[in-house]
Amino acid sequence: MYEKYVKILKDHTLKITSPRLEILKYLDEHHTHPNVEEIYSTLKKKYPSLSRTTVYNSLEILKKNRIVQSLTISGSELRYDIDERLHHHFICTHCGAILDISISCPNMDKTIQGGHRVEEVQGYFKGVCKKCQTKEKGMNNNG
Amino acid sequence: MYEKYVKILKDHTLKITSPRLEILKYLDEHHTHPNVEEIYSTLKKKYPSLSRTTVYNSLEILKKNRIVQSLTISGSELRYDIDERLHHHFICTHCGAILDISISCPNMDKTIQGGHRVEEVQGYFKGVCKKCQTKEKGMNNNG
DNA sequence: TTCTATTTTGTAATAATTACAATTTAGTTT
DNA sequence: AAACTAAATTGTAATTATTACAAAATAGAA
Repeated sequence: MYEKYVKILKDHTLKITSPRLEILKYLDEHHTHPNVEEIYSTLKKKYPSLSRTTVYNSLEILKKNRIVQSLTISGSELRYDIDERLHHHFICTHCGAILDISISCPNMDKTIQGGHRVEEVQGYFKGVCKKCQTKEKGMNNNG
Repeated sequence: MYEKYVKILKDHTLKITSPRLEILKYLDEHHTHPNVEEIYSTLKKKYPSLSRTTVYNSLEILKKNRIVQSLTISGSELRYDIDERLHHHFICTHCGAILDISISCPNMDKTIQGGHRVEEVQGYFKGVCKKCQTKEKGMNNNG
């Protein structure tokens, strides 16, 4: 059940610990780009000794090893994602949902720009998602 | 001296106030993508009655009017910029500097993606800037 | 089984931002 | 020019996300 995550940690010569396995599993099963609080409060139920600081620490070490990535898209908190093939993100300013945007962009290949060494590329799109637009329409029709 | 900023505010039917004029002038003269604290502490010297909350409020209203834009690139604080023609940003993980990146990208035109209404596009590049790379080399040579 | 560096844990601190109520003021009306 | 009012400014007090730190626990090596 956790073999997949054990392997990921082993491949990066990281120690196999419960918090790390649980966090990896959570991110792998929930591609909603959760924040620390969501990860913490969900896992805390199954694993009561879990500490919030451990979630912060674990995510940090997973990030350093490029296993997960953090998104600064919301502006108030970091959101986390299993680091898959390069893709961009859309955040809905109405409901807060963060959605994957799979478009190609010539700049996504981390090309060096003006002598700067680019190690990470993030494309953020902000607006109103399809669902929330539908809700808006409904509200107008009723009013 | 402030005519330019008075005009900007008038064009958006915003009240002409000292904090707004000072903040606009500061952003226009410092394209370093400052955070609230930098804007506040600098302006506080010339304008001692200025409140930090006012800086937050003013930036918020300037942002709503699309006069300035906020960047979530740093992950710990918002950085502000006079909203010029669309461009991207690079942040140096060594020195923290945020630099403009003027590259074209087919996705920058706020095209609707999968039915979502896109109102804002931000391209963030993270890595080590040219200057810091030079410093790194110097340090290795000396060590 | 022992050992040790690493990790986890909990609490306390820090930093950015927001809430809110009182005071002031820009711009309008008289 | 004086009065008026909605909006803006101000200061303080919360709130929220994150980091610092030290003690206890533990993974993996010896």
